[in-house]
Amino acid sequence: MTDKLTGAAGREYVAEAIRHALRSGDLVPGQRLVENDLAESYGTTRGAVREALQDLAAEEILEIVPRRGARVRAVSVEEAVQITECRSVLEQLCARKAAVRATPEQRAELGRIGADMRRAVADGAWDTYSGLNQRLHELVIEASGQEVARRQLGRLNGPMVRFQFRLALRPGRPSQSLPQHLAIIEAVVGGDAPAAARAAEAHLDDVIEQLRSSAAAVPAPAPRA
Amino acid sequence: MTDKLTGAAGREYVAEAIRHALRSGDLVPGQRLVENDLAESYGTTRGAVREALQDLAAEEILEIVPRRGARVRAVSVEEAVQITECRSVLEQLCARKAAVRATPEQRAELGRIGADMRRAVADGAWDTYSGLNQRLHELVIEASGQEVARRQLGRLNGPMVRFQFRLALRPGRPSQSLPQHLAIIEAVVGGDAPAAARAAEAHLDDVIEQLRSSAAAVPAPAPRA
DNA sequence: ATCAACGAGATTGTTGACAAGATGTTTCGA
DNA sequence: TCGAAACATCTTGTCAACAATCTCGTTGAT
Repeated sequence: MTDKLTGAAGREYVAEAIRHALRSGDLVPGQRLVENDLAESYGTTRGAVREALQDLAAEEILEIVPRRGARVRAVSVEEAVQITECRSVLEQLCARKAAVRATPEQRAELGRIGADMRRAVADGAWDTYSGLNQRLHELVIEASGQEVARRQLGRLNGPMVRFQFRLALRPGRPSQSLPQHLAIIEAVVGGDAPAAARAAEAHLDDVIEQLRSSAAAVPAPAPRA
Repeated sequence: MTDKLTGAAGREYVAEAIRHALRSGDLVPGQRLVENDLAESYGTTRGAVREALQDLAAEEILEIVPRRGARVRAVSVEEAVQITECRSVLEQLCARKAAVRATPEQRAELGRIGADMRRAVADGAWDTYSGLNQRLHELVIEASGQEVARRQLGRLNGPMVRFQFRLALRPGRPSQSLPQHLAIIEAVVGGDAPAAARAAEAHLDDVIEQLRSSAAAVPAPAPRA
């Protein structure tokens, strides 16, 4: 690990490191990212850092102002709602297609995920539930065969890390979202496309409501001028 | 014009030049883009070209393979259909919101666009119609206030230039799409959100059908290994 | 005490040269 | 005549130094 990660290797390494720092709260919105500092602390060159920052800006995780450097983008609650609205329609599309196109193996795995989710909620295993949640969404997207929507959804998730963090902490959230997830699973497994779309919509409408009600609780950090 | 466009200035200039070359058919899918050649022909430095290529790759217009350079991405009919499916759900979202949120001025302009479209089709003014078409879609998105969807749709359009070109040339296309556009306008102006979504869906379903039926007519250019 | 101009230090932007790798061609052997 | 290895050329990747610009603390005047 003492080797210096150079060039293209460092590029993805730095990008991932910053994403992780953001997820774990080590970086907060508005914070400046100085190329030299990052290069030194991650053991790469400034060139690699620069390209990583460009990538993250393309994902809308950072914001780069010419001659002033990169900062962590502050996502307002309103924007988080808009992002979730877009996610909603794209996931409805995927759910509809998945209900028709999923392979028997995928339907079987969906069933297993549902059973595991019930158990995780009953046991209070929040981490497990969170992982299953992510796996469920991924599997529905994969089963839909909609590569384009998959990429779009991936992009959409980038700036949301902060809010996912916030929502997951709300007490009672898992038991509220569990039936919604089970409804999605049931519709997809049963091959009922319209029901799958409706279930996905209902779930994401609920997420939007949660986002809105969290607005008062935790105001968005002020983006420093 | 004899000045050398350097750095950040050249970056956007080169990117736009390549986009234009793609629209006008000067660049075809699979074609290699050599950094030095581009730098020389556009009068910039290789660095600027390099960053422009990165941008275009992020827009999925180009494909960059390490150590092998950039080539124009070949978009299959299947992928064009998937792109249009995503556009469909996102534009439905925008249409629904626009029906509710559009300002009186925006509704008035939509009305004017509709009238102009009728006239353009009646006069056989295809270029005018094409411009109005684009303006209509933009205005609906703008009126929706959905900035996130706007960005997503912008990204989605990048790789589609080739197909837009192909579809617009089909005889009888304008008179087929005109009523669909008018239906969208009527629903948005009238504030009928569900009807606006249905009209947008119907329009894009038709585009998808056109794409599919164009598959046989013009096979995708083979991406050279 | 407040404000504006100044300047030192910090930070990003740009360039040109060099290194590493890929491509295509020529030559040699079967 | 065909195929494979060696070579020359072309192309991209990387780096380090330099230049341009911005930030922020200091100074001085009102």
